[in-house]
Amino acid sequence: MSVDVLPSPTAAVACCAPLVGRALTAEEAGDLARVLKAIADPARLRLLSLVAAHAGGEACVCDLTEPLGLSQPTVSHHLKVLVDAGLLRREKRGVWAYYALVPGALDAVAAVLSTAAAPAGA
Amino acid sequence: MSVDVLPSPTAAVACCAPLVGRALTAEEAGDLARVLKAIADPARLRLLSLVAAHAGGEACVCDLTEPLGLSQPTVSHHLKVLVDAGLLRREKRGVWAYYALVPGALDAVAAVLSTAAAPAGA
DNA sequence: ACGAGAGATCGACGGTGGTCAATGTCGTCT
DNA sequence: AGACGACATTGACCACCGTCGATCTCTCGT
Repeated sequence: MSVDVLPSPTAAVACCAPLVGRALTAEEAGDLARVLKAIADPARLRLLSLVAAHAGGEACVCDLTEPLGLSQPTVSHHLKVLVDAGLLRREKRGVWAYYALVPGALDAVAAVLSTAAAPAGA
Repeated sequence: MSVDVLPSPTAAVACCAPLVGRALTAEEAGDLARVLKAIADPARLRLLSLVAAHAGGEACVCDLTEPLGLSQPTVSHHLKVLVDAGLLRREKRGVWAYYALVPGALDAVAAVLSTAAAPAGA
């Protein structure tokens, strides 16, 4: 019922919580789980992959509906989830809405899951 | 010995599917999503963290129930999910069941999500 | 101004998942 | 042998999620 506004993207939290090495607090686990739930879906994984593989690193909804085999509202819904999770960026140009990966967002999640120390490249 | 490393189905798939760089097939996305769903839960994330942080790298159910604040059946359920996903290993010694991280399992997932080329992988 | 098309939102429906209480199973101790 | 304790399993309940059709909003072209 309430408008779920997330002032700070969840990806920001994910960047500083090593899964192994120390016990996660309930809050840390909740934040990380929120991002993981966003990508723990076949359709959304394929969306991320399709967007990344598309020419220019961005794609509009019309480019994504057909290869996924899902309806346009469903695709829009999944894209919204990914945007809310801080993994995709939405840019509207004219009639079309272009989606692109947020640089470093996926790597941040990967760094949390990695048991080895993440390289200082972040 | 007890090194009967059964071919963890999901983890094996996860090690060879770069999310970015090319479009995922529906099957690849499904397999990857299955592993991600296993860890996309606050309780299970904390379980992984608790097990990893525990002395000896392993912990029994009795060690995990209290810090999580969940009932024993619920903890057992979550542990089973993690074992089925190939992320945890279960070893029963006497009355107690000890759980430990499967080496490299989390790193494999991290490697798939990472946009950069994974070291020593693929 | 009007129509057409892209995309977001809404409402509804079925499936899935997390949780617990109760119970079952197995090993241990007396 | 019997009792007890650790853990797994079952069944049920409730919330959430993925999906679609229908509809709305907005922009562009005519």
